[in-house]
Amino acid sequence: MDIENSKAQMRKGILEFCILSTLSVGDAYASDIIESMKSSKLIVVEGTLYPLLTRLKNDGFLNYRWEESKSGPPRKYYKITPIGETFLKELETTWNELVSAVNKITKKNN
Amino acid sequence: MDIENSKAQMRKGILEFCILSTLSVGDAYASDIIESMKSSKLIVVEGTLYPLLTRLKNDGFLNYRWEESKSGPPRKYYKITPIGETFLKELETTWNELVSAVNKITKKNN
DNA sequence: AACAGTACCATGCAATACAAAGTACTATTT
DNA sequence: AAATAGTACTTTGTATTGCATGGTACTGTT
Repeated sequence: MDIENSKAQMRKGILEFCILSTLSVGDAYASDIIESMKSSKLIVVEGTLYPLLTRLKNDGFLNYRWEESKSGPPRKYYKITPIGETFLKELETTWNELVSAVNKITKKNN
Repeated sequence: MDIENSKAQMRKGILEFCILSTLSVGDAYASDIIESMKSSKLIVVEGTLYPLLTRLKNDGFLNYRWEESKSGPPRKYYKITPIGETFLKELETTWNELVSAVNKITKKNN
């Protein structure tokens, strides 16, 4: 049980929340999302992101369209669906409750 | 992918943080910890807590002593070790960074 | 002595993030 | 046009975690 592993474990379950949030601002393809997260100090790699996008799509939270690129193969641009927006709101609530609970527990020393 | 599962996944990795935090305030045995968490709206069950305590003890972050009880079998009172305190500080940093990153990503709509 | 209550422990499962390797398409270089 | 580099997407296997479930052991009461 080292700190690196703990970091990884703490991230569990928040990525779908972050992905939906990012897409609720505007459509994007995988590399856009990775860049967006990286700029907020949340590193995600392809092997993590692609399966997640597929799962979110299969659950109806996202859909996608192919779009040509000037500098490489075509890209899958993902778009959040109305059902995805609803789910996102629930995730927000869950996240806020969790942060609130953790703060309550860990700030008792003050 | 339902909301209940997402809730469960978001909790992953924060329990050890909460346990160490709770014990840094004062020694406690399992039921104390469960009560403490429950009062902060973070439900933990025995099947989760006991293995976690054992793992934290095996890693040197906790130790315990047996203590008699007036109303039942003896209890294992856990105490955080100096190494545990150090690890707790690292977990605090990790948690704060994570919350900060998620906020940055999910509050872009404002 | 039998029972209920409390406390601790062990086993098996589902879900996730990630590493690693692979496939496919495009543009550039030779 | 063939080979190469770069971009984008996909698949497979692994370690870790939270939890449900069932079980063990000890105490006090009836």
